[in-house]
Amino acid sequence: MQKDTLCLGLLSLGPRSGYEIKQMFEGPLSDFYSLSFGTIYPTLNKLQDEKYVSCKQLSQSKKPDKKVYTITKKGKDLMKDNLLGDASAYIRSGNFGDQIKSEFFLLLLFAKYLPQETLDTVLNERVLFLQQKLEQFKYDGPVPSDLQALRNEKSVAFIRGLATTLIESGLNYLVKNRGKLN
Amino acid sequence: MQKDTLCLGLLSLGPRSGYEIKQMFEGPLSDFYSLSFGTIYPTLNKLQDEKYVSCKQLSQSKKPDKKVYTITKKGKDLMKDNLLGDASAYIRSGNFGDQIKSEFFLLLLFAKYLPQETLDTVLNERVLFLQQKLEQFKYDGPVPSDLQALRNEKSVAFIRGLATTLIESGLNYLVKNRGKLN
DNA sequence: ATTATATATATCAACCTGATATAGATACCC
DNA sequence: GGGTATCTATATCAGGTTGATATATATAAT
Repeated sequence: MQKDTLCLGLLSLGPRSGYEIKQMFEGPLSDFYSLSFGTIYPTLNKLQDEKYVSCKQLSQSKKPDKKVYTITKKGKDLMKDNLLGDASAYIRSGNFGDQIKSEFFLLLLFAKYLPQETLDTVLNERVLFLQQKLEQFKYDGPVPSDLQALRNEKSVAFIRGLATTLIESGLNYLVKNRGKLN
Repeated sequence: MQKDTLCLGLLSLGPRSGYEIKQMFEGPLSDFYSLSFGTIYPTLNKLQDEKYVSCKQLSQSKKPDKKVYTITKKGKDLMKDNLLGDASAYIRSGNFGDQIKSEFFLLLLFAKYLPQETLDTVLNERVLFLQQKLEQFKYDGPVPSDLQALRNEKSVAFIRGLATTLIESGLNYLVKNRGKLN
């Protein structure tokens, strides 16, 4: 997905600074996508130059100033056009669409070169890690209001449910079949 | 995963040319990882310079010459060292480890900006696509001998099983819950 | 003969990341 | 007070990767 479309999409959920967009990628979006500052800031500048977003400099007490970007009508139109135009390409992408780029899968592919003990440790830690991820996705208690706003999106609820299902079945498979790697 | 470790890993499964390594990423590995020629060829040259692989120029009838690379003892040692050293880092990677980088998930996140009709089409095509993927992973009939050699690896069988499980549960979720996106 | 396709190697502009720099502000500890 | 650490916030850049393109040989089809 083009980075400008993605930034516009996130800004369509509410006005944000570049730093706050990065925080979304570190937090609620961390399992699905990420962008670095080196992409976010230049993209926002370009979007502002071309009037797809507007920008307000905000001085905050107790924190440095920040630049808050708001998507414009022109920006929303571009975003919708781009999503519509590229939708068919995204069907074959990600999580058993195009590609996972999973380094864990690669490690398993070469499992026979690891000492038995190391492989056991790796699999134990993977199970623990996935159990934590699962709890994290299932957690439905109180969260900061900005995160709650995200959760109220139908699409986010759908994706969380899908993620939960995938982690659960992957975890079950791992626990039941890990013996086959020996 | 470092690209040299990955290339060494693939060469540990048998001698290959750069073109044939690329074919693995286009074929059996396409769901898990990929590398471009712009990475593969320079990596192989570097590995050869440092004696981690040896190289034989092969003239073929009916095809252009090719350079077949074979992993050396020194190369196998490096590969094992690297795998062992980085194993713990890979535990949190990929497929609900670190990140999926799924553009399909991003598209769903912005589903509300798509016309209803487009969203329906997208979901229909995604279902078809996943069904094809599933058949492809389940297919157990005759395949070319080099692919069969891969399939005989325990690790490959394990990963194929995991992939099948994940696609199946993701597909079921999509079919049962797609109505929640409207 | 011309077009298309497959094998095979190689290079490069454009893009992206991870690291680093800079800076304001709070907090803790000795 | 001074030192250290941490968080917020923006910005830049070397180095690595991709997708496209170039080059070449050979087969097959129209």
